[in-house]
Amino acid sequence: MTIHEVIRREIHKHLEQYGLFDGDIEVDLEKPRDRSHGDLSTNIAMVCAKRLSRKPRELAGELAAKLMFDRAVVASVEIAGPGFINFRIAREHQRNLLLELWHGEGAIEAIKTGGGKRINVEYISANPTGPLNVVSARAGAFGSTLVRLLDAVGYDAHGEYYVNDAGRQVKLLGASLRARTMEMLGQAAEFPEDGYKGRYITRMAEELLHLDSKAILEQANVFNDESFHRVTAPAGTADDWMQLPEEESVRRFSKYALMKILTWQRTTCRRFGLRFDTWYFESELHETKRVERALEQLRKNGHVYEQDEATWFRSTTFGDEKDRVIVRSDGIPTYFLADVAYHFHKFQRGFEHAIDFLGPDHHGHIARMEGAMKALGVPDGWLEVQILQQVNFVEDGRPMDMSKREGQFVSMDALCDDVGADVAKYIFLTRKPNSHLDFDLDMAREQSNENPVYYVKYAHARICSVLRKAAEAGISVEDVTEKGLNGLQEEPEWALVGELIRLPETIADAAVAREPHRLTAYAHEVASLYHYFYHHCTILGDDLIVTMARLQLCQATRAVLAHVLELLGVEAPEFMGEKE
RNA sequence: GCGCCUGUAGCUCAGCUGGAUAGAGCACCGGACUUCUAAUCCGGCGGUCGCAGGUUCGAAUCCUGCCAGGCGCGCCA
Repeated sequence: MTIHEVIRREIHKHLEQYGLFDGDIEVDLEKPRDRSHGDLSTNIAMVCAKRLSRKPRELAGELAAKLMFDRAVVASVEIAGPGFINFRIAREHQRNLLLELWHGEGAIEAIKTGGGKRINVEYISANPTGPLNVVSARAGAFGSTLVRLLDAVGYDAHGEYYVNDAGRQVKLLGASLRARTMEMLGQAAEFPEDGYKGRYITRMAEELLHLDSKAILEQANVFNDESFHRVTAPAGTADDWMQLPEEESVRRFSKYALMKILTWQRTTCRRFGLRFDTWYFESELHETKRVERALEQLRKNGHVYEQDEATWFRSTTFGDEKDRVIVRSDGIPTYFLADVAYHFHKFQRGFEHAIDFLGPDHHGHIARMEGAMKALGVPDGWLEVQILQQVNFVEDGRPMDMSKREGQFVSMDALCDDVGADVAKYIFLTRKPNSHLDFDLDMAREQSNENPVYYVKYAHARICSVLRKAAEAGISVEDVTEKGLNGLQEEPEWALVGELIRLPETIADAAVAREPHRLTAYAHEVASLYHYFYHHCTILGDDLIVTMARLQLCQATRAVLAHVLELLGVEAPEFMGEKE
């Protein structure tokens, strides 16, 4: 039984004397903002005051006097302010919680309520038509952290990348590359309208002209894992491809460009610390006839009709504002239908829940997709859509155009070059998903050395340094023990302990709310309390008992920081060089 | 016009699901290294929480209406 439950139960017991029963009224316990108000606080007296026609503070005093606790768990009960009842957790109990945490028992186990349920988290879905941009960076930071959070609370989370390689854009990409290549050879080439004008295409063409057929084939060798079995190199050389009839020629160039860009995208993801369990290719949906089968299923369930030579999904049945075309009048299925097939396949693959991360420009898709899932018999609530607001990049005081087609966008790689992956991730992860973020690149560059992430990293490195120093002096502290923690006496020490034991609930809250930014806030708080402790308490002192106690506290703090940083996908360094 | 999101310190953002004196980082000012790493610590400056009503013991937080900004409302993806 957690301390929250102990306190709640005791309060409920006494509330019954006032005719208020469990289920009738809820006892909220929260951590007071001001530490001097104790460790936990409830407003129950104020909530009940009116119903009982009593003065809140008087009722609080009366109730508080009746509460009986094991002094080894709840050390004190006080009333304060307009009628709060504040509780102080006994140090002995805090110590026990920290020991449990250290051993990976207790609350950190109790939050694993997922029951091994398989959850699919699709957090990047991109056209393979250019380098990944910073929109994917934010999604990547969020998604990868959410996957780790879900695992931490007992789910079997699965990170997925959806490659939109089937549409017209890939053809357009190939045509763009072909045109650039021909231009380079001085041949007349018409650059496609709406083609991709980015410089990366020109550079790709340049490189391509220097490759013989063997070198081209070898480029595909980087894709040796199962997810990428579909990505292969086209046979021949650029010269060969240009001799072919246009359609086939474009196809070769597309195949090549796709391979190159996926190589970049995957490299970028790795650099950013993103690991995907699956890269799912849209083209596979078409080849395996899943798109057709999804259509048949929808039709069978009576949600499809023909009009104006097109095929429509009656999404209005499910609350969408209008019906949607799923097969165009030219016979080509829409992107939406493929997406329906994709999500249906996710369901068929055995995921009990699916989370999609979408940009705000796609929020209109939610209703129709949810409708389609319902139409296919997928349970309500199976699909969860998280909207991640747009990031506006600002440089020289003005917002940057993010159009990929025009080739002017901030790439994820450029972001890593500028500020580093850890800094970028941390900045994204201090914001909640709904925030419309203005990312000032100039400031980020300047601050990259003066950033909150270093505050946390430094705390970790500092602990490692102290532990090294202790080892040099012949004091080695590997474990955290009951006896050791009993040597803690000072207020800064216990403030730190009090924060460390909040790790499990912080993880659970962040996972449930899908709000990874709670982790960065927590990490900052722990780091802050450690720095405070460090300055007020000499760790390596003359009193061996105190020294041992403080070293153990260091060990525990280091473990907590490392744990949180790992969840955030940020490196926890053992050394930190001098700044500048 | 309709829908989604947002509006908190000079800037970028938190505010733990309605609590006590609204916080952090950056910027600015002033202190602390002969010491376990000063990428730190201590102090200061700075806010009609967009505006106006409402709900109640209590509102940055919930409701309504305005104002401002972002995004969306294709047989594009």
